[in-house]
Amino acid sequence: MENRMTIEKYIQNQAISDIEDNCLKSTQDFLKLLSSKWTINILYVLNKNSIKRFGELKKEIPGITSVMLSSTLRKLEKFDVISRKQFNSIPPQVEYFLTEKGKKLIFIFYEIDTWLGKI
Amino acid sequence: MENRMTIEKYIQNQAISDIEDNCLKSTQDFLKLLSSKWTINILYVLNKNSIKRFGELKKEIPGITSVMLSSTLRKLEKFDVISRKQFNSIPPQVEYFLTEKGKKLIFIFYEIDTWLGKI
DNA sequence: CTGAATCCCGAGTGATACTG
DNA sequence: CAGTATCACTCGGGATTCAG
Repeated sequence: MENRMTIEKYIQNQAISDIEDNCLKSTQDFLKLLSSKWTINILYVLNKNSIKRFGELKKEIPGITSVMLSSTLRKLEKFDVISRKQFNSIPPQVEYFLTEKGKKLIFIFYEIDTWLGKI
Repeated sequence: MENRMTIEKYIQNQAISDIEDNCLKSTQDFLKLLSSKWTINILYVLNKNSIKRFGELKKEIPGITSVMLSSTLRKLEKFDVISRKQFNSIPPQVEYFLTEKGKKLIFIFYEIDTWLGKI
């Protein structure tokens, strides 16, 4: 068990630190990323397959463009949800996969879908 | 214990239903609402005070306009996060408060802030 | 093959004025 | 008091083109 704040304490203090602009903003940024158009699709594919190349992701997510795939992947990388492994070959090859932290994200989606009454 | 899908089953099936457009969209819409600019502030105030009038919310959330407060409150009401009680008096009086479902939302924020390493 | 650069449109957000 | 109507602006998202 980590030494983190208990839920009871969190309920009392909720957003006391969260309400400070910077801290609040990081939660919002993260939620915005999760809600952005292609994020769930990407996480779904990576959760199913563990490792995928850029082109494979593009093929398995109908409608996505290179621009959106690339930019969404970079944002997910910034939050340490996914990781990138680049092979300096020609043609170039890049592999994407969920980090350990990223795999834990599914618990959050589980809670959200439960809250929404979907499951 | 509800008769809902277990987390193990969810991990296997994750987004199998979620990936269907309508179902996916409702999760995205909800996350978008949570990530929108004033939502956390509103939930914070209502979580602290249980009942607040429109004008009180406006006073306690610096910078928010009537337009944004009103539209955010209506979206939160649609998702059954908050509830509205209107008194047909002059001048008009409207009270907002968290629903039972809304109170459970704090668990999700708790999980998210934990995931982000904030707490 | 894996993106970056550019341009464009619509949605989210905001300022102001107005009403029952 | 509790909003709505309207207009303006910014930014996310998409189409296209191009490069290492």
